[in-house]
Amino acid sequence: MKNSHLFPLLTLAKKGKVKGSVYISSKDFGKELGVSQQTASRWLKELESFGAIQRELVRGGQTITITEQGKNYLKTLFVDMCGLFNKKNDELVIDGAIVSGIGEGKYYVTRPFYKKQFEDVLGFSPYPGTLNIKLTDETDILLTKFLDRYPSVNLKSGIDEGRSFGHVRCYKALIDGRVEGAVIIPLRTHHPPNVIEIISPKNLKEALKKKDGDLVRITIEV
Amino acid sequence: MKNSHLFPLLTLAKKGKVKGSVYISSKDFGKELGVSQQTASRWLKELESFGAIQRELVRGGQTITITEQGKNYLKTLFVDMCGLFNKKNDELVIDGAIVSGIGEGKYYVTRPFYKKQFEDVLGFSPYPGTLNIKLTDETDILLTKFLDRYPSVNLKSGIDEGRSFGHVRCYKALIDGRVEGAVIIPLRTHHPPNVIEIISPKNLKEALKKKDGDLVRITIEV
DNA sequence: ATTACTATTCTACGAGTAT
DNA sequence: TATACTCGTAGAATAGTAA
Repeated sequence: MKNSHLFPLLTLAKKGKVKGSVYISSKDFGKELGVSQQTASRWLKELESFGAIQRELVRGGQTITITEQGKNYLKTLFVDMCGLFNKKNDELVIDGAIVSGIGEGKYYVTRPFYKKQFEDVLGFSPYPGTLNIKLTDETDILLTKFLDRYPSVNLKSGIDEGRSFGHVRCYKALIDGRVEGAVIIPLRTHHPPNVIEIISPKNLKEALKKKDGDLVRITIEV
Repeated sequence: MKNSHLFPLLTLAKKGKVKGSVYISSKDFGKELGVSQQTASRWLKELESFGAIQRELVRGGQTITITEQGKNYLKTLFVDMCGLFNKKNDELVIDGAIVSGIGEGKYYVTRPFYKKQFEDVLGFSPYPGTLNIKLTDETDILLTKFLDRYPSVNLKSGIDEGRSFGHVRCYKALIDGRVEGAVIIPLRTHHPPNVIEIISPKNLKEALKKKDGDLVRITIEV
């Protein structure tokens, strides 16, 4: 994906409202972008080869759909620009469903190397276990990217127990509006981008009286 | 301003957080963007000649500030992208201060050509006078650009009383959360972009018990 | 050290045209 | 009609270097 492809992709996105496909000929598309039919055709082919769009040649033109990858490219740019223009929000609300982890969180939270730091930076001793939240809404996945923009409290990296521990970013949060906790983001995350990890001084499932699949709301002060 | 200048400008904006200046050498800037020192230097010179940035050569590099024009370029793009990604908001809140108009609004609102249409599309007969609101916050000025994205009710253009009347877009609004009204945007506006015009069935200054300089909040359902 | 000029290389555009 | 190929050329990127 080259920089020169941004405007063609953006134009397609506007025409198709991100979702949905656009029917257009390379001639008309070129006219819209102020380039020749040949260049428009080449750009579309290139966008396709980069995986940003899917094309189908039909009589009179082509039907173009922006792929997930293409959307992500635009989203990344959008998040960047949001960071530039958004005034500081008071809070960030993220909704998601509880999913079961593989116990990895428990291992890390109970390592003395991290445990001590959690107590220092968050002011509480975390319950030995983490709550994994799968974000439901596309927008919420976007919001987690926003987090990068905001100041976090951080756990230092280092070596202990004969192994290395990486950086961890923490954002104090309120779970379901009532239970204290924090979103923790390991620098080398082992989660897919739509899952975030929560710790709390309490056993969150118990405190919230919730089980896997139930929805929770995470409120982060930023 | 060419498309190829977007990324350099965006990079500068990110480094300087839109406001504030950036100190960097063309060599480092080129490295950051993946181009040669010479190209980075040329781009900076070009951005300067387009009026998007101001530069000052200092020992060890240059101090770069994004101009108002440069910011506007990025804003336009941002607003475009907001239109793509924002889920439909429930309401748009705009804050501003009352400023005195020159009576022009009163003239237009009382023209039979518009008056009848106002009654048709808004469901009320406007008080003979408009309230001019000067937006205080940069973000609010941005919001008014958002309005273009949302469906409006419109007054048709036409000829009456021997003169021509232009298109007018209207957005029903609630003033200070309690008084019914509408934001009106003439297609050929006579206002600077940070001033919007409000009409209402009531005399707004009286109904709100406010005078010039007082703050009002406009809530538009979108 | 820088910035930025000049010369050269090379990429990208568009005219002509095949499919 | 479309899309998209070839290819001559314009303009952009870089190397070398001056200031």
